Amino acid sequence: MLSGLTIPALRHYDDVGILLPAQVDRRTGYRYYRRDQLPRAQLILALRAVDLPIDEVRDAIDAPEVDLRGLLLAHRERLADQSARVSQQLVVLDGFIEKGVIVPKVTGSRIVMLNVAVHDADVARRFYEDVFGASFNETTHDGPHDSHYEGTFGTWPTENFFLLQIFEDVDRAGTANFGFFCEDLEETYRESLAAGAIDVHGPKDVPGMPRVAQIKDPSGNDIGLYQA
Amino acid sequence: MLSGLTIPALRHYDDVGILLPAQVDRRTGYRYYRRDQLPRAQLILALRAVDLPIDEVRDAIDAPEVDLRGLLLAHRERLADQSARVSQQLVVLDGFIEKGVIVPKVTGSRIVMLNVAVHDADVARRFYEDVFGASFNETTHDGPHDSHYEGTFGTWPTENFFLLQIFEDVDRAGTANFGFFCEDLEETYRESLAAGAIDVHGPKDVPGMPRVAQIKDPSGNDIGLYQA
DNA sequence: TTGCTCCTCACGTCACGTGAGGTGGC
DNA sequence: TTGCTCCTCACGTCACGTGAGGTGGC
Repeated sequence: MLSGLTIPALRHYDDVGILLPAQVDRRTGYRYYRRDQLPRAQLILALRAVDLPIDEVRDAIDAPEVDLRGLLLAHRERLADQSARVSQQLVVLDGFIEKGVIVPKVTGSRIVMLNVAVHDADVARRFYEDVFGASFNETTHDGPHDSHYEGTFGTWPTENFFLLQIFEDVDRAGTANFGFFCEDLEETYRESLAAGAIDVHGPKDVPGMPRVAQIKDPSGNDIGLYQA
Repeated sequence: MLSGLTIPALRHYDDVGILLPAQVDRRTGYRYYRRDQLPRAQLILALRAVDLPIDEVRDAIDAPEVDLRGLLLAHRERLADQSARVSQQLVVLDGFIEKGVIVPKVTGSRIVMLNVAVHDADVARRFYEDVFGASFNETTHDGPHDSHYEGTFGTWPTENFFLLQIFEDVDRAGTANFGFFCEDLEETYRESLAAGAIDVHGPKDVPGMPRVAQIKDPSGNDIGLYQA
């Protein structure tokens, strides 16, 4: 159909009563829908696409007394939990793949895109590979800059982000500054220096934050290292 | 048990044959395990904790001919896909919560922490709030810098990241450069200029990428705007 | 008359969790 | 003898997808 729903899905929605055919042929059993049922069908499709359970889809579209926003927020929380769980599993699984045994925990949250400018791509590539286990694939991209490496940490895509933070510092305006969670802060800190990082300060505890060290990469980008 | 496994799970693993009791009392049916079965039990627990299917757990621990690393990498890919899916769903659901209707698509993947240095925190705060709908809460953090705003987009935590990219550009080394997906690229571009952004180039199509515009924020940070 | 579509059951999915009803061991 | 533990089925989970077997419509 134009609705995007499959026939088994339409039958199922008939069975559970959230989308009844406008008319059913008594002889053949054929289900017929009217064009004005399309919005409802598409709404169901949209809500199911974000995995809202059918019972809640029913409430969302038929029960005028339910708190729609609250229902969606509750579902949002479930999805967020699931997302965190899967991210965790990825981290743990990566540990298995590298070694073959058990591994620790990590935290995380936020998202954007980040470009880091460096003086020498090969130096930078080696730096990020050595220190953070990033894996880069060389590409000549026709974006705003001629050539660059696209890279990931761990391995594939998807991991955890922290926060976008804005701080006031006239001298450093326009300077890239980002952070990594480390399984072993001391070790990563040492490795980073060995790989050519500029030392800012070694691991220390600050109230209300994970244990942190500060370095600059060989091109001068500020990097915070956080104990996971 | 010390294994961390529940009794129903132990029974299930007996049924499916991945962890047989060392001995079963014929009269009572009681299952007894030996201490040397613990490593195996814990391995199963660990692999199940990352959602490796039982059939593959069996292969992983009993089939010497299987490519263990390949099996785990294949599973990693499934988890990564799932993670991407759920992240997507969160973005879409956030759209529903704000409005109540259907919403577009976005892409995404990677994670870190990002600090952006600016000349004036209040100007920057207004800029990011106006243009990207970020919400900031003022904090005086005792991190490497005296005061800053911590902010999020959309709503809660968790969204989509793109990639860490390294490009070679001596002149721009050390400069922050990041991007946003926009529901309506033209509109966001216009809003950004109105909010004080420096124009680099307006929306245009480049092969192999989403439609993109380039601006600088009031402090000179490079920002790419991408059509979602 | 030959395809093609849609129909109606009914089973399968995946790994356990949860009773119901019953029984040895301290 | 009273609890407590573990046992054995067997059903429930969640939203459809997938046959098996059969039948109207062009």
